[in-house]
Amino acid sequence: MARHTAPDPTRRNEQSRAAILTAAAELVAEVGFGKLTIEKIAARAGVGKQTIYRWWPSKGAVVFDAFLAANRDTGGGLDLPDTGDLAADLRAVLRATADELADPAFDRTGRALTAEVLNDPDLLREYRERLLDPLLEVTRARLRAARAAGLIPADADLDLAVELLYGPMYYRWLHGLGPLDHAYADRLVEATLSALEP
Amino acid sequence: MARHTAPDPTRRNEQSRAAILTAAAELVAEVGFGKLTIEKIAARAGVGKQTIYRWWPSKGAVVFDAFLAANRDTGGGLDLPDTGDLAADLRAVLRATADELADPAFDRTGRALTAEVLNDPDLLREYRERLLDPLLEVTRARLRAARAAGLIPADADLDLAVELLYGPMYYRWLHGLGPLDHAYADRLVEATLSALEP
DNA sequence: GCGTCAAGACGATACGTTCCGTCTCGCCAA
DNA sequence: TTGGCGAGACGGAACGTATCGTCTTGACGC
Repeated sequence: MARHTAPDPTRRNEQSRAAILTAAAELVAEVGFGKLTIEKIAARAGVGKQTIYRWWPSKGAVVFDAFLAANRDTGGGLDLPDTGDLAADLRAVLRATADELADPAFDRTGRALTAEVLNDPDLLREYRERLLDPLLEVTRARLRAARAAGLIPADADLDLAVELLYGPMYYRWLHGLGPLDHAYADRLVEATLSALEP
Repeated sequence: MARHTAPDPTRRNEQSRAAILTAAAELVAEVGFGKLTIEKIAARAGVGKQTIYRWWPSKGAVVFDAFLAANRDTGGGLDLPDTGDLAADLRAVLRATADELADPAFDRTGRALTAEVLNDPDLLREYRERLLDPLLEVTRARLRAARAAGLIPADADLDLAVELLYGPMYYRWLHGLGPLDHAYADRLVEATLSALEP
């Protein structure tokens, strides 16, 4: 029988929570998501299985939270400065994204997370709300400012623009189509800005 | 103990093979990849488990083969005509891709397959060799012809061009960022061709 | 031709193992 | 005193392997 009452968050053990997320992050990088088990996470974290089941609904949710926690530590990269030079600002964020995707440590966890998110609508929604939409929105906001300043056409499609920036890089990353370096990031920015002109 | 000798393909039962692939395709659409089991496939196909384990190394490989078999039936869409009108030809293939991705029946299987491919390097290699690379190459070839005809600049980066065409659509599909209709396909073609100009 | 026979794929299923998700213990802190 | 905690027992599901007996196939001897 499932529990009748929700657990009390104020009594939650922070050490256990952190240990679980750390163990999950380590294990997903070591054995991959498919061979990752709740029991292994509990064992490495020195934690009872029930403590995991009490706070997370699925293995995917644990790994997702671990990913979020790790990304929060690195700042999340959700600041897109406005120096006035639109191309330079976009290059900065695209280069940072490329660096992240090219990092082998990120690669395995990122792929595992992506695979889960694709097949779990709840997880996808949470992924969009907490990671993807904020990233796209700050990018869109930067483009909107440039549009207001007359640097790009007034009728530019900003939704399409952000997809032109991130879509190809994501595509290249997932399929291993080519190197993810700064030159590639720069070319994407150049191509996108060129596409926005009529 | 694992088998020491490879099975003899000439003695393979074609009915069993087809029944397994059909059952796998049906089940992945019904219950999703995560809840799909080899035992369920064997039961529905009216086949012994060992017959599956004899010919496929993993659940992912079975689903992948099922996907390939189904796609071969529909022709695979690997013909990109050259009518002389580059934009029209690209719109045709992008629209067809959008229709496919927007099809709910394709969506679930496609996501399941993508998730598997992302985390299995062997599967990714086979996916690229048998599906992705041929698609990208016919597109690249069409662009190459246009470049030779002087319709696009001589220094156009064709690898980047195909990523600009397919990457954003794939990105939008996986993350559910917006509708995958013909208008979107047309805008992608327009943006890509515009980006190729200096 | 034709009977014989070994090889091997097949459906079926038993087996030990792993992991699932639930539960029930004391233990301990709020 | 309440409720989260570590630990682990529990029944169930699916794993992947190992054999069954059956059936088809191809090689060989006559």
